[in-house]
Amino acid sequence: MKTNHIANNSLFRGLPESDHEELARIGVKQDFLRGEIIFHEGEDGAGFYLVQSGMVKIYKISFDGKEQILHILGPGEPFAEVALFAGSAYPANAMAIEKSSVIFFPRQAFSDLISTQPSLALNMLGTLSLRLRQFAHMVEALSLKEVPGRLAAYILLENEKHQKNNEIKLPIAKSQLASLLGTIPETLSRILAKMTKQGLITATGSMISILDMEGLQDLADGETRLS
Amino acid sequence: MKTNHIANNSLFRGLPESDHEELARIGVKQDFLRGEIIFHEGEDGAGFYLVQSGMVKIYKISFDGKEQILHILGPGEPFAEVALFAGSAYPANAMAIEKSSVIFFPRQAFSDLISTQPSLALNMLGTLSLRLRQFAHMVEALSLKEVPGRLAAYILLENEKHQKNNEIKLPIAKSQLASLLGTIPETLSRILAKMTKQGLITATGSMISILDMEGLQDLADGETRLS
DNA sequence: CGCTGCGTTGAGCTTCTTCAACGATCGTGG
DNA sequence: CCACGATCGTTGAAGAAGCTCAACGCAGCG
Repeated sequence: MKTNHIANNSLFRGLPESDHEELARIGVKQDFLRGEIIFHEGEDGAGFYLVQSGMVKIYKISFDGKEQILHILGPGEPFAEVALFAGSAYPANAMAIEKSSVIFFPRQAFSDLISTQPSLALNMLGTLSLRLRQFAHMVEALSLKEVPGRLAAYILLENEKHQKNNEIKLPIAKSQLASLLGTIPETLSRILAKMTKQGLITATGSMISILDMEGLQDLADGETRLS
Repeated sequence: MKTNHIANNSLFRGLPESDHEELARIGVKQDFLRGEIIFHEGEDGAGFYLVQSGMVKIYKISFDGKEQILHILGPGEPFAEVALFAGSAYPANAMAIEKSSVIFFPRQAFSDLISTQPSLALNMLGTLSLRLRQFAHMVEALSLKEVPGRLAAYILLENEKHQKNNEIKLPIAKSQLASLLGTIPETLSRILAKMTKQGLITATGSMISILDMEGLQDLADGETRLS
């Protein structure tokens, strides 16, 4: 049921039931297969989206074809909200990285609702602020830390999120992770190998076990090199 | 007059006069000398700011002391709005890079106002979205482009902003610019020298003249190397 | 006049990317 | 059910880009 997905979302929390129904009414479910494009950078932003199931990546492509992932979004997370408020064009590309369902909210209908519902506007301010904070963190990471540091930070973050006795399963392919960390698969592979050799982690397939939490922490803080 | 600065701001545009007065009432003017800290990362965010005059930088510092500038803000631009909505701690440092006056809006008073004024909330959504878009651009630039490309993009952007027959005056010190571009002064200096030698620009002090617009454009797009 | 901050230049080195080849895995069609 | 191809991941060698460290010139200012 679409209404459920809408009610259980931080964006829409605290809104009256009538608004949830209204939202469910204006939202359109769309399905995408792995690899399908949801929208391209520069396209006219006709509205914004909410991930219902699956996984979506937001990314940019440079002239020479290298990709940088800006976000990876899972169920319950909204994307392309920016197109609603700042200009009309989508600022990046969106692709389903696995079979996914998303709910599309057309611009006009939604923005009508928002301008009469302060609490909805406040919720959106909250999510946008959070997004902004993540970006600030990302800029910092990209410019200040070397790749091993970024990877260490990622591993620790992922570990915090799921808390399963210091063992994490990468939610995305390694090549995708490389792009998220602002590097390329080869480099990522080498660094994983190095970390393993130094006894920081063990990596088999998409499972990573943390052996030396402190060592990783030092890397993430830039106190240590992975010589 | 404080009210003027408030009225002429995109954040507050379209609000009734009474709100402008209300804002002027809750806003507190603060003055800072060049180099003075406005707030530190991690400090409890008691409110947000608006630059009245001067110039403010938002930046992060890594463990080993390297700084990355996230924003440079001039008159009329707000900062630290994020602290209002997402958590209470400031996510970065703020410093006046020249003698500056800012208006400080305490958290509670402002957020009371916002929750009853949809148009104010909408304006804030607009500026936050814009900020997000800039960040997306920055992440792209940092990860995809090499330093010459970033510098070229910066020069062209600055030129667009002021449009003075292809001649720009750097608004910030070169060491600051280096940090903004995610590099260090030495590298910036070398690249400026290279660009000059290749006939793309001439640089004397803080003045830069553009000689080969196309060449710069190609660099910014990553189509060219500065061998 | 000397100090301090900023910018520049050089040399050496680390890190990352590029290019190429190869191995593993998985889904599909024969 | 096997074989094939595609995608993904790994590894090696070579090169480029940027960083560190160090020295120096220059300007502004007390």
